[in-house]
Amino acid sequence: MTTKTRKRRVSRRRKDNFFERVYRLVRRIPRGRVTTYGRIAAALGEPRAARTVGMALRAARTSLDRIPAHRVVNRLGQLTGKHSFPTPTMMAELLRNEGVEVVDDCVVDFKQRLWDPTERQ
DNA sequence: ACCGTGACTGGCA
DNA sequence: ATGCCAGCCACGG
Repeated sequence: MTTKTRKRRVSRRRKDNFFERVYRLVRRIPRGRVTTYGRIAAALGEPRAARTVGMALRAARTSLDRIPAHRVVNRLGQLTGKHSFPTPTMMAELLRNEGVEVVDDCVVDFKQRLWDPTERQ
């Protein structure tokens, strides 16, 4: 049957600030590692909210907290958020500065650098 | 409360 | 492999 039953959104019950949760998690990304929007969303219990994670990071520019936003890339390892930094090259430079190679706006050895937020630290 | 937006993603051509 | 498309969803106006 064509039930319109949808999975209820978990975090919706609480009036929690999703953006804040994103920031909290992003701050835990180890130096020299990267993770993806989708993984962050999934780790927060909202596997379909990857785009919202991106929104949060863009908005983070105004946040006074220091957030290693350069460690978040898309599922292909591409630096899709680079244009939200002060300069278009800063994201890549920040990554190289901590040992992450970036070629053509893409993280080299992406799978090795990938950090899963759900794995134990 | 409704509607457009976007640092996304998986699926399919 | 590479590109396009529709679904997704918290936020802000």
